Amino acid sequence: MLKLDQPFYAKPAIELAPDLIGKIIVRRVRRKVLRARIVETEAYVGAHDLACHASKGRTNRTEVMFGPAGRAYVYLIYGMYDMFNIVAGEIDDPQAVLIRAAEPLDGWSADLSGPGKLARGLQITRAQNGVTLANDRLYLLDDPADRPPIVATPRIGIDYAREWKDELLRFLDPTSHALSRRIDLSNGSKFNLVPQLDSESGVGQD
DNA sequence: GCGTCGATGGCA
DNA sequence: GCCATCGACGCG
Repeated sequence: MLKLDQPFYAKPAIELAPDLIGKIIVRRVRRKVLRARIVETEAYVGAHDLACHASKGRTNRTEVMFGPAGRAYVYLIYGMYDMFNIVAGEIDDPQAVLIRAAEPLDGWSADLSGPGKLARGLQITRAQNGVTLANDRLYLLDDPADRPPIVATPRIGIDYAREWKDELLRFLDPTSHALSRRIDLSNGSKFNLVPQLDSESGVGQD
């Protein structure tokens, strides 16, 4: 198991989001270690992306997205849910990946099948906004044996984003039972399978 | 199983 | 006034 290092995150969100499927979140809180396998993500690809918070400009809330990749961007939505994102891309190019769902590991039982539930279950709050994912309290691992199929769909809950609402920027492991929504098999809805690369760039040594 | 609705607070 | 959500409720 390799700890993901900073260069792994320093790529466009549209590449980082699928690369994060199957990766393991490690969260140490008090005496416990919580681990969970990411099964669903969304890419927010920059200031021109009308669904991206940074499309409204550089503000206190969005400041972290303008910084270096590999930091947590955590914000409050609907007055009660924290959303856990990972900053992607280059400095001054505000991109991020929302972590939407995960499967708890090690027999730990929790419902992480949605971004609000995931942050709550992993005890990730705005207190973690801006932290680098290289500290021993919160980081990610790669399991090189875990390379699931990846499907792309439109993002959830951004119907206001005009032409951006139909972009295939949500990525998921279709075999998972912990998705925020069940896969739609009916009607003619096609699966948009993301091509698998032989080797991922930026998976670094521990 | 589905659609609808309210909670709740930060933000522009 | 809106919002990258969730869970409760009413249906029939």
